[in-house]
Amino acid sequence: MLIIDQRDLSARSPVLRCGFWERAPLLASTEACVKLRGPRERGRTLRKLRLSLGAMDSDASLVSSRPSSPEPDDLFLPARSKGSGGSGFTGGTVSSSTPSDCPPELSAELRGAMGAAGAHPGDKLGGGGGFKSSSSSTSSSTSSAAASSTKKDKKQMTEPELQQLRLKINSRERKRMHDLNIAMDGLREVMPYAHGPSVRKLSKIATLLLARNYILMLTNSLEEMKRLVSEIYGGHHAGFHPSACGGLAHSAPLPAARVNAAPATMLRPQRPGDVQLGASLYEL
DNA sequence: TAGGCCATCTGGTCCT
DNA sequence: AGGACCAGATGGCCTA
Repeated sequence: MLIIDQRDLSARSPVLRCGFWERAPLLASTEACVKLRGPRERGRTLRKLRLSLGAMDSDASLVSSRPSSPEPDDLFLPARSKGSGGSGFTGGTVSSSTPSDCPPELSAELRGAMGAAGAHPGDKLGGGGGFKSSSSSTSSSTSSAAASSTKKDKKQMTEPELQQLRLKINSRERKRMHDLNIAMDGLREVMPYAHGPSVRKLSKIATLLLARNYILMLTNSLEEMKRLVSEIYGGHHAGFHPSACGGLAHSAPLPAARVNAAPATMLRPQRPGDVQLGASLYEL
């Protein structure tokens, strides 16, 4: 159940070998980690395994990459909150990844057209699942009535129109992801770890987990500060208001050295629901 | 070379 | 209806 291995993170970035990561318990719920790590990596791992075993043919009896296949790892997948959302999980009607069961002629045509013209200046040509022989494409043929009605409308569109629509949607999605990455970079900037050209930047998952950690630590720090203040003033200082310290969490980030000097009491898991990511990681 | 991380495409679903 | 959001799929790049 070990998802994030601090040793792995530390190995990737020398900066992470000391300081905050070493001391702070990386708190995260197991569910969140399963979700964040997700089936993608597992699926990729399995695919790579199959590739290495030369088992990419139709023999999926041993290890199947089909989302609907009862892979042992899938047992850890949280149930999707949205009905039959997503792709490939609806009734096991997903196809294999062989080109033969690829999809609707529409997609094939789009492939040809976009492959020839180049989808977008910024596109990674050939990359991505762009022109995949996807399970989702197949599953779309069994989609809901609402979706089918939309498809009816789309079927009435001409090829260039569909192509334009696809490009537009793709562009929007790219922009959305870029914005997300910008926000992620902004989060990295305020994280208490060394920044620099020679330092590998935190991965997204590491950034999120570190951010959570950091917030918890600051919260605890604030609580402790309030407790100390109340002890010092013996409760006479009614004028003291938590908001006086509240700005702390929103002010400039603590320097790494300062964070690293935080009392150990602030670095332990603080909530019952918190799960340390593997005892092997954070045995302090 | 395996595994981790990422960008991108894509279809489905939800929301305004 | 259109856009936002989500998650699966896929291939590229990088590192140990």
